[in-house]
Parts: sequence; structure tokens; C-alpha cells
Amino acid sequence: MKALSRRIDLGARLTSKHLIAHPTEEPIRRKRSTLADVAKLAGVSAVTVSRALRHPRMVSSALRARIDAAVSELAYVPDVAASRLASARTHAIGVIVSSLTNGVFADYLRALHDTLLPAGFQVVVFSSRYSADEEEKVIATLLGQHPEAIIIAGIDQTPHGRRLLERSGVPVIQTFELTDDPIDINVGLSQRQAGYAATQYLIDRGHRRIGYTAARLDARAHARMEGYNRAMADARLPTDGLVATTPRPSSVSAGGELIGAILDRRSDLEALFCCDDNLALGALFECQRRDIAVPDQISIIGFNDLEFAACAHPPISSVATPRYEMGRLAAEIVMKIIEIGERPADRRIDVGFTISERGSTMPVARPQARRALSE
Amino acid sequence: MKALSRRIDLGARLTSKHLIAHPTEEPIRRKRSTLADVAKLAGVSAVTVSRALRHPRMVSSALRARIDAAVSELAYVPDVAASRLASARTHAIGVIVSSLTNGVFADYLRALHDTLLPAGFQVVVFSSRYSADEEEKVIATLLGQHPEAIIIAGIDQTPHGRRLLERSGVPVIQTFELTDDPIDINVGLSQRQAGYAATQYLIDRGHRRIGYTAARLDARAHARMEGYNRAMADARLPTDGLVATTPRPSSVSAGGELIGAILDRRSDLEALFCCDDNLALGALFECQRRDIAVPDQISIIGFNDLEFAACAHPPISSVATPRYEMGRLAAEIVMKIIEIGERPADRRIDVGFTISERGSTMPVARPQARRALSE
DNA sequence: TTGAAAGCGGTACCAG
DNA sequence: CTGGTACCGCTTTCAA
Repeated sequence: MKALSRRIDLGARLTSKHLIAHPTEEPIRRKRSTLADVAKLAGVSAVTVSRALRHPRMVSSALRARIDAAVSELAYVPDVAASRLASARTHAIGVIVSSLTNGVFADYLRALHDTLLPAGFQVVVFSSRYSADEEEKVIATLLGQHPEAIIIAGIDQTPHGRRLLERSGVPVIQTFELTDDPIDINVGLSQRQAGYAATQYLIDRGHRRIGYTAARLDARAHARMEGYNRAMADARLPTDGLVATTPRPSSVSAGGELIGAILDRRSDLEALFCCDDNLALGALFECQRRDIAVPDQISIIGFNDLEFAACAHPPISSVATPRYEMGRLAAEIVMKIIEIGERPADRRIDVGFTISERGSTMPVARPQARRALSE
Repeated sequence: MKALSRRIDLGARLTSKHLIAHPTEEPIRRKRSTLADVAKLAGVSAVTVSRALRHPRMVSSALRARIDAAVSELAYVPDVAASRLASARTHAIGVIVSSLTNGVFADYLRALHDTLLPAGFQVVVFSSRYSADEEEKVIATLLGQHPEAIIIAGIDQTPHGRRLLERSGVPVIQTFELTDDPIDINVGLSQRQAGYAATQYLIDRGHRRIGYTAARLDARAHARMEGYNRAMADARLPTDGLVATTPRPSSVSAGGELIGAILDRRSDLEALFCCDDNLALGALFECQRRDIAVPDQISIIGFNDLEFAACAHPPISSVATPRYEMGRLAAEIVMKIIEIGERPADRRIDVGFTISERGSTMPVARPQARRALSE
């Protein structure tokens, strides 16, 4: 994997001198202006300023102009803490994801922002960084901010985390996975079924020696692997030496290493199901490096159908999950509950998945009969 | 770009019935427990509970045990709003980035979390979603939360946004780019110089017909393009028909389309500088699709040196920016200022950049003499 | 070691 | 339409 790579240093380099201490002359820290300051400057009472800001139409335009000028003059920004305390409303929707930077959450977060921001809600995003421990802390932190609802990725919170959420008194939407026992409302898909379907798809294409690679075995990756194991068992196919996993986070390079590990044991590998598209891309590159033709010698299918899958060469087949839809749906449910008090008919909503079939599993040479896909 | 792709529907599909309204039976909304509730249950005063939570050693272990039990029993979570109001400390560091999901911010955000969380700070991340307007709003939202410092990506805030930051009274670190006129402290690198260096590097390798592609021309992309234009002009090389940009967000598919657009005009393209690695990857795939050998026919260099660049086939050369370092440095500066009142000697810190030279610009066949690289 | 009282900066509820 | 007055939940004095 360590490709020939030379580094050329350019520009200024970081040196320790940058951190030479230098006592602050004066902790000037001009106190932030408050409602009272604005009121004084505008020559009105604090209440009036508050109203001018929240319900502008309840204040005469003359005063409103003076107040706006004062606000601008002082660069006044209302203190949410005080506001929250006085009004009991925060307009904040808490969002917890496993990672801020995994491409899987990109569309989902975009959907949440797209849907909630225009409605006047604030989206407060936290990352559990794939750690149950950190998730628990983050839940507590988030609750301390009194969000009006919580949208959390995954169904496997710690018992304590779950209790905090249950007792929070606000709507909680668990997403991405499906569970029989949701905290409150559940919008997701069966990762296990999806893993099963991907494997079955490869089996249906006539493959027998099908491998599986996964990185950082979080609950969802585990579920997909269960699906793989189940599909292989149902088809009475052995999996010896065909599975490679790593506790490291998923990455393109890991994808190359994992398929490499399998190939070193099983040079007769026919097809590979990768737990996510980064691994699939890495696997594709590794095959190119080893001069193994994809899909003619090895078929590859990924998971999530990230943007790059469709434009790789060959394009990579993948299990597509409706992440934007899922986010939008979660956001809409939340808003309905908060604003109208209406809850969805079902506490558990299956958003399903599809398989995007592309060149990495479709040899041009030998088109094959297809069967219906189902578990 | 539209590769052959067939979709296979599986699993439950989303239908409108999921959103059938269903009035809430009882807005139970059990009121959240407060410090007073805990105090009552533990049979002590509120102050004591507060102390037991903040400074456990100031409270007898007997009471502490009773209080902990009550806290747990009630699933009590302190209200940060009240806490902030009473204590004037939030332990929150505000972070604004252009996008939560662009890989460029991954290492940077990780560094911020890695450095700030262990020190007891809370990292509050907002995204401006590449919009000056939204950035301005987000700055106001963030200030309302009274962060103890602000770390913001980019140097091109709106005048009003800038004023808000200046008046906030807290340390502000602008990152990623370098400016002569920082709001407070600036930790970054010259994107223009980096763009110049990447272009110069290609020129030094003997290329003349060098193209440039960029998506979503934010300020940083612009700066890189300036660098490209300048380097080409300095070398007296024409750029007609060699530049392709799109206002769409960057993506792998855009990378393919952009190089395609250039190739359609200039089939004699020799080398390509891509504004980021996604574009570079897309360009590489497009070349493979068109049976153009990289680097023998076309050299490609990307920007940022994201993880996948090194493991592509061939590995993609890229301008490496020290994003983790930059994040760590910004976080350390912030903590020093907040906790010791020490400010860095320089208000402007250049973290530099390097060029990771790899296979996509190094034909095995014709190694070349190299010159020192500099603007 | 524990408790009582006084706000922090807004907003809701009344009165004027 | 405008202003006075509680009070949100917690922490920081200061006393006991």
C-alpha cells in the first residue's frame, strides 16, 4: 500500500517558536452588551427591546428603528441561555451521529439542515465518534442544552444513555437501523437484511467464493456481517478464509489491505462484499494494482452508494440507503410533533434500501439470468 | 459519466402513509428534574447538590453518596443555560467550518476534538455550508451561546460577521488561509502560494499545456486559481481552453466532467492541477475511461492530500496541507489564552504545505531533473 | 461542611 | 403600544 511517494517541503514550516508565550497586555474582554444596554441606548425599557426583537409588529416603527440602530451599534447578540431560561423554548434540535466526517452522514445531515433551518430550528450536532462511552457523555451534554427533540443515529445506546433519553421528555428519533424496541420513534432500515441482500445478490450472479471485509465493527457493520453469514449459510457456502476485518476506522487504504489479506489466503476469491464504499474503492484499486480484472475475475459490491461509487472505473455496485430521505423524514416527524403535537401512525418506519447494480459486478462478457432477490 | 446502472428495489419503501397524522394522547412531557428536585430527594439543600456535582471534595462522602443516588434516580442532567447564566463560564469553544462533510475538515475537526475535549471543553460545531449569508447567521447563533473562543475556517467573513466577531470579546482564530489583517489570530497557509507551487511543480516536470479544474469557487479555490494563473503567466504559458470550473459542489463526478470538458477542447492536455482531491480522483477515472494513460499521457495533481490519494492506482500526487496540525495548534492557542492568558508571539502563523509526489505525476519511463520549487 | 440569599439576562404576565 | 415585576435553574458570595 505504501506507494512510492516523495515529500517536497514548501512554505513556512511549523516550529515551536510559534508558541512562545507572551503575556496578554490587558485582558480587555469588553463585556458583551445586554438587553439593558440596548434599552438604555435606545431610551426605552428592556421589555420593549425584547419585543422589538421577537415580535417586531408589536412595537411602533419609530421605536423599532431606534432599537435596531442601538442593536447594530452595540453588536448586540441575545444570550440564548437567558432566553431559554425565561421562555422554556430553545428551538434547538439535538442531533447525534457516529462521526461528523464519515461520508455516510453527509446527506443525512444535509437533509436535517435543509428541513429544520428554514423552519426556524437550530440544529445542534454532536459526534459520538464511534464510542459508546462518548455517546453517553454527549447525550448528557446535549440534554443539558434542552433540545426540543433528539435525532440520534443508531439503536444501540448504552442502558444509561437510553434512560437519559427516555426521561428527557422530548421526542427521540433513532435512525439508520431498525429495532423492535425503539426508545420513542424509529426511522431506519434493516442493516442485517441489507447485508443479506448484497450477499444474496452475489450468490445469484453465480458466485460461490464470496468474501466480506469490514472495518471498525460498529453495530451496523456487525449487522451487515450477520446478514452475510446468514446468506452464505442459507446457500450452504463455506466462508473459511473469506472474511477480513480490522478495528481501525474505515478507509480506502484499509479496503486495499483487507482484500489483500483475503487474496493472500484465497487466491480463488470470486466476489467481495465490502461493508462500505471506501473499502470497496480500496479493494478496486488493490485489484488494479495486482492486475486482477474487475468484474471479470472478481466482482465487488460496496455499501451506502456514496457519490464516488457511480463514477469509479468500473463503476462500483453498492447497496443504496436513502439517507437524505431518512433525514428529511426524521426532521418532518420531529416538527410535526413539536408544532402540532401529531405523532406518526407507526413508531417504526422502514425506509428500505436498493441495490445499485453497476459495472463492478456486471461482466460485459457473460450476462446472467437473474432471480428475484429476497431474504 | 452516467454509467450503466440498474436499481433493484428491496426492503420496505417509503410511502406517504407513514406520515398519517395521529394526535398525541397526552402531551405527557414529564417536566425535567431540577437541582431542587434532587436536593429534595436527597434531603439536602440545592447548593449542596451543586457543590457535590462541581466540587465533589467539598462535600462529605455520606451526602455525596445520597446525592449521587438521587441524581441517578431522577436521571438528572444540569441545565447549561442556568449554569452559564449563573457562572459566566460555558466551557464551550465555537467552531465554524464551511462544510461538516467535506473530507478537508475531517482531520481538522478531529484535532479540535482530540485537543479540546480532554481539557474539559465542549466543542460546538456549526457549518456555514459555503454561504456567506449562512455564515453570518451562524456567527450570531454561536455568539448567543457565549463560547469562550471561536475557531473559524477562512478569512473572508462578511463585514457584519467580522464586526460581531471583533466585538464578541473572545479570542477568534481564523484558520486554513493566511491574511494580513486577521480579526485576532490567524493560523493557516497561503492557498495562493500552494496553487502556485502545484502549477510550478508541473511546469518543472516539463509540462506546458497544464489545465486547472475547480468546483464551487469559494475563496480558497479562488486563491489557488490565482496561484495557477500567476505561475502560468510567469512561465509565459497560455491557458486558453485549459481551465474548467463549475459552481456545483466538488465531487468525484464533477472531476470527471471537468477534465472531460477540457479534453473535448484540448486533446493535447499534458497535465492537470485539480483544486481538490475529489476532482483529481474523478479526473483519474475519466482518463481510465477514455483510455488515457496517467501519468504517461496526462499528469494529475490534486490538493489537500486526502487519505485516498495515496492508495489510488496510480497513487495521486497532491498538495498536502497540515490540517490536523493546524487544528491542534488553533486549539492549543485557544486554551493557552483562556487558561493562562498567554497569547502567541505572532498573530499570524504560517503552517505551510508540502507536495506529496506520487505516481500520477511520475512516469516510470522518463525520470526528470528537478529544480528547487519556489514562487 | 452546609445553607440562605442574591443575582446572571431574558421573557411572560399584567397594568397603565 | 409600552413598562413593571416576577421568575426560569443554577452558582457565587457570605454566614452559620
